[in-house]
Amino acid sequence: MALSHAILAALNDCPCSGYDLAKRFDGSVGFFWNATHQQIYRELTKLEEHSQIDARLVEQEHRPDKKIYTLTSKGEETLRNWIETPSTVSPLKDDLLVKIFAGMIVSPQTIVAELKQHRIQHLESLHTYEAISSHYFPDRSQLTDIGRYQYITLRQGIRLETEWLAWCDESIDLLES
Amino acid sequence: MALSHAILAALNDCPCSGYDLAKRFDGSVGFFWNATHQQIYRELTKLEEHSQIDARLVEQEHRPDKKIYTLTSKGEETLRNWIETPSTVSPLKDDLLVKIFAGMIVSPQTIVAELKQHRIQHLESLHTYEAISSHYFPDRSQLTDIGRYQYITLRQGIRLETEWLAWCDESIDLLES
DNA sequence: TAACCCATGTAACCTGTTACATGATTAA
DNA sequence: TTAATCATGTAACAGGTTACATGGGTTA
Repeated sequence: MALSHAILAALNDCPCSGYDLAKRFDGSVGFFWNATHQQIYRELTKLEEHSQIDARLVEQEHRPDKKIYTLTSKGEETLRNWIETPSTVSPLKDDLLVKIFAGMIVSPQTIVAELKQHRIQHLESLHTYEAISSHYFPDRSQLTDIGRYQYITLRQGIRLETEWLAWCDESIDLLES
Repeated sequence: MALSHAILAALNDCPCSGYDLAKRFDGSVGFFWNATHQQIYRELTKLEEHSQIDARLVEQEHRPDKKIYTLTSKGEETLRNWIETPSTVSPLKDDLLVKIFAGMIVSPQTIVAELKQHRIQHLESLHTYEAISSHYFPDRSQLTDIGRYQYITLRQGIRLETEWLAWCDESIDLLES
């Protein structure tokens, strides 16, 4: 039930529509969880059936009506229970590492080219996270009680991207030498 | 088709049985991909049907017979094609980051306790990878052409675990202050 | 004698992906 | 006028999880 928890967490942070959720899962929240709009709509229907969330229809001019979802107290309780249940470290699933594990069956240039492409992607993500960080958390010593939590997740975004970048560089060097 | 590629990559490294694969996906190869034995057996059946792998029945004394799977040339070709097709960075999916994102609805001690547990898990993984590294790659300057690839993936295992550890420490400090 | 390891499998279910579908509004 | 954005959905399929099942061998 992990997608449902991620949706509850996102709606707890800020009530929104399925469409908005899909965008958020493609941006900031998407750093640690992702889902397509189809998954999201299916899950929202289920969560509403189980009274974990409430929908409020918002009529709009010049664009389609939308349903804004909010956590019910039952939904918040579910989220709290899940957070309080200890979990093990989430497993990694990474295509690039699988490719490199079998990298000897292609040319070294193929792997180096792929590493260079990934390097660019990580650099872009890093810039995004750093921009968010300096915009929302310009002063680390002034964090609010609530802000601390988002700051911690953002920090790991920055840390991991920095880490992947350094590893790309190190690996490119090793394969080019 | 990502599980099938991970299986082809593992069998390319070393032919083995479904049971062995399950253990490997729970150990070294499991650092970058994981799968249950049920998934693996299902996928092996499919891969054999599509002539990507060959099975050789090995009779054993005092224990059940086993089927050792090896890549066919078609399977190697599939693996090579997949590696040569550029891919985007694999998305992260992490329960702990979702929990912390909504961390303000539980007590700070709950989150700190969870971080401390995860810290222990990352430390254990780090020790495992470092032991593998000093056993198989004691001298970085003496890497073989083939060894380089496994070394690169192992390096990222060590790097990422070190990173998660540092983040756990930083986050615990921030929440306890 | 109980629990665990070796080795393989079936069945049911849940989660995730891809393609298709609608229809108005807005920006290039 | 073409493409993109807003907003929601169905259908089919692939991938992943959990429970159940078998049966001999080994270790505590």
